[in-house]
Amino acid sequence: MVARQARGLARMEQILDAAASVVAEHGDAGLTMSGVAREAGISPGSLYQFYPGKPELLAALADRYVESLGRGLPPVVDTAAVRSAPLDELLDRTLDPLLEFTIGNPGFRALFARLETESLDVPSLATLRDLVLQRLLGLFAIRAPGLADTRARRVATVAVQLVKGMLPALAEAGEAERAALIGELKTALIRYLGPYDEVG
Amino acid sequence: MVARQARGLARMEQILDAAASVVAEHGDAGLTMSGVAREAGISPGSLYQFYPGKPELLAALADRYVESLGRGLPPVVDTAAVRSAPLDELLDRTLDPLLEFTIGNPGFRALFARLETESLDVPSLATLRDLVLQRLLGLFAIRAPGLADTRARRVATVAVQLVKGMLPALAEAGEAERAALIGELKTALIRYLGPYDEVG
Amino acid sequence: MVARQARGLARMEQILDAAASVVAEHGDAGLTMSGVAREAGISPGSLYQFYPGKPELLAALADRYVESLGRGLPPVVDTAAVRSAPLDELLDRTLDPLLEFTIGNPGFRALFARLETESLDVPSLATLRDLVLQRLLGLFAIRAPGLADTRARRVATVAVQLVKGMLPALAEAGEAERAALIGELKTALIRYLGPYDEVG
Amino acid sequence: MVARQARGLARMEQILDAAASVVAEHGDAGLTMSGVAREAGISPGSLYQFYPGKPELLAALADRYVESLGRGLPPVVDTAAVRSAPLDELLDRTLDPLLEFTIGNPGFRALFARLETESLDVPSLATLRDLVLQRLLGLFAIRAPGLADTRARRVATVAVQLVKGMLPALAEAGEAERAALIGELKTALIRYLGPYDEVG
DNA sequence: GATGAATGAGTCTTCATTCAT
DNA sequence: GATGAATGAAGACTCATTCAT
Repeated sequence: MVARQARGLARMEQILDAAASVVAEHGDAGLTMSGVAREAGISPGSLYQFYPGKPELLAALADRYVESLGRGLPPVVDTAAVRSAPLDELLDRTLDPLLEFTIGNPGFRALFARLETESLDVPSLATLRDLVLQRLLGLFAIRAPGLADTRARRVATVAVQLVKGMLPALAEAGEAERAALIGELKTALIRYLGPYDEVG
Repeated sequence: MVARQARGLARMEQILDAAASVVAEHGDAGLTMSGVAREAGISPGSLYQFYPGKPELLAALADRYVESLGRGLPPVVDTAAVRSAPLDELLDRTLDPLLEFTIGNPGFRALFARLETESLDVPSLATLRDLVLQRLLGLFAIRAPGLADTRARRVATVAVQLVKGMLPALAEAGEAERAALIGELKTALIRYLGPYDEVG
Repeated sequence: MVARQARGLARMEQILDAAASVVAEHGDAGLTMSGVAREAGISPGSLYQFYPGKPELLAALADRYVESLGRGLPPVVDTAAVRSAPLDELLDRTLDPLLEFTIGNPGFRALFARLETESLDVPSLATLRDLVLQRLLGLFAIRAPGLADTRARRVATVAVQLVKGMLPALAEAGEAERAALIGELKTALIRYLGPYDEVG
Repeated sequence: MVARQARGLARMEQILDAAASVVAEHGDAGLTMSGVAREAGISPGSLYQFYPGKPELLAALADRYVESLGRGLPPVVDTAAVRSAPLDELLDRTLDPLLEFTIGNPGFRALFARLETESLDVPSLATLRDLVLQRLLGLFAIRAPGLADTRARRVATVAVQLVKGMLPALAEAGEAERAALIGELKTALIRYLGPYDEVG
């Protein structure tokens, strides 16, 4: 019974892998249940024994991405490091894993890009954005305590959207150009956020 | 026969209106020929007397948006104003019509947001992005002649993506919050671009 | 009024020309009313002022072909020539115009080929086959009076089908091969019909 | 799972049966996927689980006809029988199964008749014609070695087209008339081919 | 549990025909 | 008479979902 459940869970992961690879290759519009089944090496009917429908499958995929990304982003704790590190270092620590993850996961990108658009209603993705926002707000609370809450939220929004906006361009760019673009992005962030930072 | 043609042209506009509203509501993936026909109050067959297919209809819609937006964005000419205006004024003149248009045209937003994603191949939209980029480069050439070309292009990309990234949030926000967000966006842009500006 | 009618008739011819060229180019399955209208330089609506529907247009086209071919095939009259000419000469006189017409009129071929198939119900084409059959029977009556009627009809059928069967191959073949094939066809006919011929 | 596959194969046969009957009744142009589905008593969608599209269905139907016919036509081998049989016997052995098959399979006739016409691109049918041609050439090589190759090909073409041309008439005719027509056809063939035959 | 066949609604597109102007 | 827009019924094909085995 445990073995059975374990096997079931393994199958679910395998299905999500298949879904991810389909989304990565054909975009989220090209994701079909049969396509996923084929890629997963199972029959369409079997798919429905693990996920009750397409939206749920998509949501599960998104959930996994978010969780996986979440493991890479350590929570903000008020350590000495966070309190006193130079802004650019702090930025590196925050941004780099996020960019790496996004660039390495085209399926995630496709899903995430859809987020602000249309009918893709996947809670965890929206959650993700809010989560990143919360982290930023946490940082602000430490580094820019003078920033009022409503304003801090707007600042965080601008910062998040700037990063989000750059993701496709970063993904498309070649190795070298990507590094340069990331540099430029960080410049933008530092220039923008620096004046709010009461530490530097 | 002038009446004929006039009626035909009116129909084409009416169809584009319908398409715009469908795209606004269901996103570009939710655009179906029958949906547009229904929205326009005509039969599916009639659609094809004006647009030979779905891609062409989409392209026509995008073209209209781009053209309409283009009328609001005066070309960059090396006037005294451009040469010596304070950066924030220059920014207002450049940004405000664009934001206004985007916020007022949800269909455009839906299309434009999908731009960097796969599966939406509408030349005029890409053209639009390049056009905005070119404008920016034009401004840089005047205001920041010291900026090397490749670098200028990256800076412009970051600026464009920042604005583009903010569009959905702006559209969603209420009147007051939107104004505040726009203010914050401009702050970000000025802080980012200011150091490149050799005039201010 | 006469002028009006004359103009109407001219239009009808022009429409048939258009239909013929469409059939010749796109096959009879590719014949559409709008296609004919476009080729004829008129509007679809106008087409229906001359022909009440597609079947009627097709029938009219077939009629014209048959009539035109009929003018090239002189009736069988019991002249000395018919009575005493060598069989091969007689054959040449009968066959050559027919082959020439068919090869020169791809539209006719397309229509005629459809004859024995499916739902193309055009009386005049069936008539044509019967007409050729009648001619042959007429010749038989003169040259092979000993041939019983029922049998003569079968012989004529075989001869007609042989010719009909060869038409596509002849049309496809190049100049030289075509001549050779026609020679071979005539050989077959002469060998087949010769024994029935009481003149040679 | 053998049962599975067996059922699938049975379905495929059943679908081809339906297609055959549709083609027989409405001609190859009248073959529609929904028509076949209706005739087969299944839904349109099911069709596509067995045949990926209309051309493939048509091709499969033709393939089945050709294969089925091929089983009836023994290959030409240089046996004593082939070498020394009287021409009319040889003809009977070659022609009879072919005629029988064609007369009994109206669908095949409809497809085969359209062969020389445009718009029907089914390899196996063309193959069939070539195959029959090859058989004839094989016979000629044995019975009429003096016939030059190019000429032999023309002779075979004429013979094939004669038979092909007679098929519709044979199918339409009643029992008795058909026998008579077949007799007449054989007469024609013997008279035509006899002089080339160096055995008789 | 797994399989793959079955379904049916929905998509794009075409085309004969009609109708307002 | 002419025009071209309008119509609506097909037709090919796809896909999420269900079901018998």
